[in-house]
Amino acid sequence: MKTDFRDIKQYIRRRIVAGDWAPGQLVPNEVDLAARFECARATVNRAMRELAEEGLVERRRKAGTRVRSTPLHRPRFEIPFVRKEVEALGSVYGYRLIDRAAGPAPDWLKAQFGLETDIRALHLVCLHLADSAPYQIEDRWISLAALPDAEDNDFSEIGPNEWLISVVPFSDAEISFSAIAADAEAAGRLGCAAGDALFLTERSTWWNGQAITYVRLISRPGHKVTARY
Amino acid sequence: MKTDFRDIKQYIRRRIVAGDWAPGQLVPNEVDLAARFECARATVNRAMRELAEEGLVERRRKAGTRVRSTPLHRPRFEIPFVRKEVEALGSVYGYRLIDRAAGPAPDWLKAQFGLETDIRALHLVCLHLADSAPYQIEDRWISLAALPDAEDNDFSEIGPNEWLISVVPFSDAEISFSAIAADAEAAGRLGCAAGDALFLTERSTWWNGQAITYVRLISRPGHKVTARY
DNA sequence: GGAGGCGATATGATCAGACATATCGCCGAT
DNA sequence: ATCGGCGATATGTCTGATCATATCGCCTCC
Repeated sequence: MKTDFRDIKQYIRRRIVAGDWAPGQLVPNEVDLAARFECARATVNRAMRELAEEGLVERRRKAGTRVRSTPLHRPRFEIPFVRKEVEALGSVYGYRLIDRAAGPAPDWLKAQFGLETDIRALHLVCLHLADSAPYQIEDRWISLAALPDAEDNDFSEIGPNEWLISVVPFSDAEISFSAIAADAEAAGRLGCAAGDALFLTERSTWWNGQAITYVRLISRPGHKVTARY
Repeated sequence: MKTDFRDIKQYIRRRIVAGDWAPGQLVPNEVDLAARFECARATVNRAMRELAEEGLVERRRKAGTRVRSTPLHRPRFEIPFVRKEVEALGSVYGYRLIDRAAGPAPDWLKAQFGLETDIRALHLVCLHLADSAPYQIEDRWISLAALPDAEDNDFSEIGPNEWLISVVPFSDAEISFSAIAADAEAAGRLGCAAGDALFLTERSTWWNGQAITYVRLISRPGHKVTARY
């Protein structure tokens, strides 16, 4: 049995969570730990690097490695696309296009995209269903400057999110969560009362520095996103 | 100039986002890439491992490395504690204890903690202020079975979150976000109208498998959490 | 006593080689 | 034709050594 870098991680983690090594305190250096575990420094380095990545310790050249004084909490949320999400609930997924219109992008959208110039955009409103009941409203704007092909697609069968993933699978994005009150329109589409508290996910997406799409996802009442860490 | 594992990452990332290597397709193996970059396989390995960690590629022994067919989106949210959050807004942080009561844990809390046995718990309700205006309600339950010391603290000056961080800095947690309507009580405390949509953060925390605390953080209207990826 | 320079030191990264291990796909037996 | 076993192969990890680099803290000079 060789020493595994995981053993070292676990050892260090245990000493930290047990309080043997207090927050702010220096952790033994790599050479000492390597000697203690009778392994190569590279192995200790891997262990420490991952612990730093996880936010448990903080490393600085020459200064050494120390236990974070205030632990970092950076939960990672898995964001599946709607169809997967619905299917994971054991429900049958359904999709309906509500509205589709191409035209000049409104000013707020240009601002959202960080643009000065006038561009055309495709505006789509769709409804995602779980077992025929409304699950989520997708209110999306696609830049026709960046993706002219979008205009050829009528989006009556497949949702714009799945189409986009097939066209630009990898991109940069900014995502945010908030709570909004249902307006009359959203309430009608989701089958809830106006004023109900709804969970809103907003996402702006770029590809090679160019704005691609902005979407507002309004989930049915009671929606919750969860992460463990 | 030596080859940097970052160069290799960037090269692979570029080929993928440019579409040269399509989703589902096999990426050249480590030995070939090492030869191509005239570097050690360990360097390529580091690059590929990190790309896998980032969700861009998927690796399996013998099967090789392939571009993820559906890209993984796992945004990481930074969750600072309230005081830092308020100060980051440039506001003056304030704290007020509203209610404090110790007693047997209610059934729903035992269920939340995954417990069968009866335990005592400390229930705290506090208000966090930004420039003297309500910012967030903290409704917290602390297991007195796990943290008997909590009962000695009156929490009139410092919030339970900061106290907890000083006592159990490192722990496992489950966090979730949702939207709720303000009830009369919350509306009164936050100075908004009953029925307003509010952003709710819930967190359950464990230490060494033992339930420590459960908290509901109800933020003032308009609250938003954001991440980039 | 304050500023600035410099050496010691801990981490950052790479290398070439080795062995471990999961598993894909072929081939032979049924 | 189908199943099971087995070898080839790509990744997983460790080693021990070397060079690079940020930076802490002391020492000197004014």
